[in-house]
Formats: sequence, structure tokens, C-alpha cells
Amino acid sequence: MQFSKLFIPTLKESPADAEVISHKLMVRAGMIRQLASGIYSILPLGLRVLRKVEQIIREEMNQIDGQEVFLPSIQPAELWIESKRWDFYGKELLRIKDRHGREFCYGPTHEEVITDIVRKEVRSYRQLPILLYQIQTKFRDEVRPRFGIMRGREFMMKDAYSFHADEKDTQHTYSQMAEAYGNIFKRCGLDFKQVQADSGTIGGSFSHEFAVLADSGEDEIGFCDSCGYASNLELAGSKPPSPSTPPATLQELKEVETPGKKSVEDIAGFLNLPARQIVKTILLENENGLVAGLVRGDHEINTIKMRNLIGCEWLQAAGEEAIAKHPGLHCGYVGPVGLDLPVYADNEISALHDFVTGANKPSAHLTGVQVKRDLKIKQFGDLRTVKANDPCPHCEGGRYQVKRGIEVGHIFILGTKYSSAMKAVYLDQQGKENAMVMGCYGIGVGRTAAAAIEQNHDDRGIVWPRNLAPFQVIVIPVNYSDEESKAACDTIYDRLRELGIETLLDDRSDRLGPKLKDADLIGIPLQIIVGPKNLAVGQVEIKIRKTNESDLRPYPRVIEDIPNILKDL
RNA sequence: CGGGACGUAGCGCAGCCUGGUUAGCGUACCUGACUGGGGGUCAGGGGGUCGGAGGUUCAAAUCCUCUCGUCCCGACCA
Repeated sequence: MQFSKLFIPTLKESPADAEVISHKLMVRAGMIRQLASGIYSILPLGLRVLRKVEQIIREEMNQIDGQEVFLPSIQPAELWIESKRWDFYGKELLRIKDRHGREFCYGPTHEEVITDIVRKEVRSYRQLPILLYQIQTKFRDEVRPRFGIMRGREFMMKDAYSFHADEKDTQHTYSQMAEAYGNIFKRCGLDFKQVQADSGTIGGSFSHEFAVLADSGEDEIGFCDSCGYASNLELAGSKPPSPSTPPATLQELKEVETPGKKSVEDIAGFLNLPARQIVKTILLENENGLVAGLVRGDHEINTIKMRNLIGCEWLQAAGEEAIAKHPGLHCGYVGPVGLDLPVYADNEISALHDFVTGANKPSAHLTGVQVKRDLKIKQFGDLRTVKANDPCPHCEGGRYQVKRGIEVGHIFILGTKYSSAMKAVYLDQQGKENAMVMGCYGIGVGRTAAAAIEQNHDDRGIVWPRNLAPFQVIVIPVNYSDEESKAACDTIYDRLRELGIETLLDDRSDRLGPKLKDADLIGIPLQIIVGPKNLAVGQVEIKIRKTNESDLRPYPRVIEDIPNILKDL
């Protein structure tokens, strides 16, 4: 393409409303423009990059026998009512009505639609498994969209769904999918980790997330520096405590006055004890009412782990209202002794002796508390969020590291959640009817491109990984009105295109400076700079965007070397 | 949903507190000339319902009320 004919509105300055680097650079490089909060237009240069990501995804999906489909973005409410998600999905689901007043939603995901298709067409185990995918625009009415295309409301997503006769076959596809995802993100030039994850509102039993490591990421990833275990921090397992030997004599339960000492820090300071000798009692609320969670004072409770332990639908910090309704709860002085609520305790609590808790009366705490003697624990479990340097639960001596990550892909084994609700069944060899077992697998296309920028940029702009670059080569004449320069540029440009290399020719009448700035900004991996002085001695300059290294090569011989130079980038 | 900030030319901003010529700066844009190896120089030029509505006032970008939009922090969330 000739630069003068391409719509690439680059900007010198960053837009005022952009915060993260990928957002700033995508706007500056003329890839995207905002239309409304979380809604973006994709401009030619941006689309070229998204298409690259899509193509890589298609190739890897087809490789594992995925078949591409294209499903409607507007979906009737009935399907969502059937899966129970019309209510459950909440405000994030954009609901719309047609002229007859019939209810629809703009699809945030497509489990319902795909399950509806498959249940209508598939009858026999002989037709299974089946793996379908699409690349399509989704809409989720996020509370707070942010970071440009990284967390938009409308966004491009690859979603795949698989249907199986049994769990084992599902797992087979799941691991193939995990491998395909690995290939995709590798080909996109990303530094990522496959981590264990919670399955959230999608439901299901088993799930991994593909996280691109970057400081701007919204997820926290815990991974072991020794055995390679990696998990979203919301799920990362902690090592159970080694059994502790109790002191020879256990303290008696004793009430102490602690007026105004509500936080762990206050009490630790007041009683001159380490925070680990204090037990926090956290009040939470689920569909069945209030529950209490116990963690050590130096730990943080993890509501996702606790929700999974209890096996409830949802779990969140108890509201003031719910607390007020329950007599005997005093904020800052709540404790498990004699507490008339289901109490769940973190494993670490079992190793404690002589600890401190709230006394369930204003301005008082209890010391000398013992688990066995004083507490009624409904269930012990892993309830705390791990921290950097905590021991790894899966190996000896390994320690957790914690880094931030961008979730670019997520794979789930759904089980029969949707197939049961929507009666997607097949007949097995015995002629018996069974619910199909499902998996679902998503990749944020735009988010992947944005993540690539987060990991590949410098102070001059984007440094595209070769496979995502909108063009591989940009030919930059110092002065395109110089006839010999023009002739050389045109020759290089034509020949590279014959070689199948996507090439951009900067035929604009600007001086060299702005052209170089733009080339750096939009991140084309290889720049060929053609000027009269070098050309007079039969040379052109080859410059690598990433390293900023340049050297002079003989013209026109260099043209035939370009494919090899590109291979090494 | 709670807290905070902002809205003035395509983009980035000043002016507002303390109301008063024709609303300004940088950049981008148009014309011409020069220039030609990292956003060049000179000259001339076009572009604004000061987010919107209402109010106060002789007079509102500026003060007041409402409203819409956008961003940030938190909660929430693939």
C-alpha cells in the first residue's frame, strides 16, 4: 500500500482520556477511535492487526478440527430464560426489544445459541464430538469499561464450543485446546502463562486462563518459581500448615477490654502480639444468609475459594443491613466463640493455639482461644489468598511469585450445565439418553492485540511482533520527488510485493523526520530508508525497528535478502 | 453502584477563582515560496452553538441549578 492512500490518522500527542500504553499507542497510531465509552471504531491499520490475530486463531482451531460458524449477535430472551441466565447474568446483559415488544439481548457469549443448534441437529453418539467456533462481536455492558480496546463493552472474541458423549472425551478436546491456545499466543509473540482459574458465571467445573504478563494487567497470577504451577491468585492453593505442637499449658479463655481497637493492627499493637496470633472473623453473605470466615490476622480471606468450599451460588461481603438484622454482631469485635452462624475456617487456623478473637460484645476481645476447646467450625479449608513468597502447595521448597497478567484466553469444561438445562441430549450405544458434556473456549481478539503492545513497545511507539505487524516492511524515501530515489523505492516496493511481503511505501511529500516518526510509531518491523546520498554509492539503509540497528546494503541486491532478514526478526 | 475529576477549533491545552473589546496558545489543516537524512523556515489563510438546557446580571466560557458525556480510584466482572 501507498501511505498517501491509506487512512492512518497518526497523532503526535496521546489522547487525554487514555491511561495504559496500549490504548495511547493504538489511538496515536491511528488504529482505533472511540465512539462511546467502551465502544471503538477499528481503523484500517487496526483491522489489519486484528485480522492477523484472527488468522492465527483460525489456523490453530482448524488444526484441531474446529469448524467455523457465524452465529447471530441478537438472541431471543427465551433461550436465556431456558438456561436460567436471563436473570442470573444481570445488568451486564444488554437487553433490547423489537417492534413487537419481544425481548432479545445482544449476545455477550453464545452457549445458549450453540446449544440450541446442536440439540436440534445431533441425536447420536456417532455425531459426537463436535467442535464449533466463531469470531464475532460481543457486547457486555460492563460497569466500568477501561483501557481502550482491552476492556471494551463491544469487542471481538473468538468463542468455541465442544460437545461430547462423556467427560473423558471433553478432557481430550480441552487439552488439545490448551495446546492450540499455547500455539496461538506463541505465534502472536506473547510472553504468557497458562494458569488455573475460577469458572465464574460461565459455570462448569474446570478452567484455565491464558494470561499475558504485563503490569497493566487486571489479574494477579501466582506461580511457583520451582515446579511451574501457576494459578490466578483468586484460586491459587496454599500449602496446608504443618501440624504444630501445642504449648505444654494452654491459656485459659480471657476477656480483655479493647475499646476502639477494631483492626488487626490496632489489637496487635495493643496486646503486643504478632498479627498471626489474631484471628479475623469475616462476615459474608450468600443466598442462604450470613456466614463467617476465619483467617489469620496476617492473611486475607478469599471469597472465591470460600464460595467453592461452601458450594453456594454467590458469596460477598455482608451488607450493613444483613449484619444489623442479626443480633449480637458488633463490627470490629465479631468472633467465632459462641457465634451463632456457620463458621468456616482457613486451614492455618487449625495450627494455632492461644490466639485472639473478637468477643462478640462491644470493645472486647478474647485471648487464649483454642480451636478444639472453644470453637465450633463447620468446615476447614483453604480460604486465604496466597501472597508472594508463600510456599507452593505442589512441590517441596518452591515459593510463589506474583505478577500481573492480562487474561487473553480462557478455557472451561462446562459439564452438563447448559445441556441439562436446555435438554441437549444424545443416544448412547445402549440406546440410552444422556446429556452432552460441553466445553467452551474464548479468546479476546482485540485484547490479544492490545496485550501484544503492552509487551512490545518503547518510547517511540509500537514494536510489533512480526506475525502481528500490519506490514512487514516500510519503504521510506528521504525525498520522494527525487527521481532516482523514487525509482529505487518503486522498484523495491514492487519487488517485495511480488515476493509476497506486505509492504508499505511512504510516498508522502513530508520530510524524512515525520515519516520516520510515523514508521516507528506504527511499529513496522523493518524500515528501508532510501536517500540520494546513499543511492549515489549504490546503497540503501536497512533499519530494524526493535533494536534501532541500521546498516547500509547494496541496492538492488538487498531486495532479495529481505525475506531472510524478516525471518530472523 | 460509592468516591473524585474533567468537558473551550481535528488533537493537546490556557482563560473561569475576581463576569466586561472581536475567546487565546501550540500543533494539525489550506495557499505560496524556500528547504530536503529524525516532527524544518517564512508569509498569508480557514476553522468555535466555550457539552446541552434553564437561571442570575446592563453584560456569562467565567456565577447558580439541572442535565448529558468522558475519564480516574474502588466495588464488581470473561
